[in-house]
Amino acid sequence: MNEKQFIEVSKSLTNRTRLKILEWLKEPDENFPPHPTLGHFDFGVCGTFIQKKTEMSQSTISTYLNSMEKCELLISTRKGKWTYFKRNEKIIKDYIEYLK
Amino acid sequence: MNEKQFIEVSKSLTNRTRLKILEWLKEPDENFPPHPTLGHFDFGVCGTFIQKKTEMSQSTISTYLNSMEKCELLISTRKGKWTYFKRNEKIIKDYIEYLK
DNA sequence: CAAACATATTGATAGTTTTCGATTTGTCAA
DNA sequence: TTGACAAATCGAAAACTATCAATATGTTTG
Repeated sequence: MNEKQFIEVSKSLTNRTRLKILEWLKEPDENFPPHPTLGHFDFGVCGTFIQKKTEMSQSTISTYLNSMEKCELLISTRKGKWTYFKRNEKIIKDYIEYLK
Repeated sequence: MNEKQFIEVSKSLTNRTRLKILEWLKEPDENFPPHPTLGHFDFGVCGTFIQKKTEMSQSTISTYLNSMEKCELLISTRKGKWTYFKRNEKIIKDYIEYLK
């Protein structure tokens, strides 16, 4: 991880809602209903589910999720019309290493 | 560490100059001249030294140092007319724990 | 006490982030 | 191929952050 990426990750961590999303994605099965079609969380949770839980607007959460993906805190996978998001544990580790 | 403090620490970590200050304070003797009166870095480094090294204005660095102290990333000690700043290793550990 | 130096505060401007509603684009399934 | 749903983008207003020069406040020392 370089300084630029570290700063972008730090920016993601300055907002309550984005932190909540990261927490929820740690335990998808405890925080979200089972997915109707997929039946598992191997790719994470789809954007709509996350947005519903935040009670913020669709555009705001889309912006959040995309910025978190851009700095690599999240990994996204498109499956048909849904986009799934999951935590990128590696980047969190790298961030901690850099901070140390 | 609670969410509020975590967010404030994250904010401190979103700026290149503040990151540099944290790095420099990790090895004061390698990054700053020996202090004329004190002769050691047990309380950290005085504000003027830090400001000189950044090449930013005194008021900006004063604001930075104070905000970093407020969120407890730094510990400050006033000795006469100087204020010394050092890293608060405990808060950095707590921050990492929270993030995990 | 006054001069000199360190630090904090103030007030201002420029830039960035937050957040939304509206619109657009992508994808599926009837 | 159209209707419905998911996601991304756009444009705008409000809030917040960065940064400075100028000024004020503390503190030491001659």
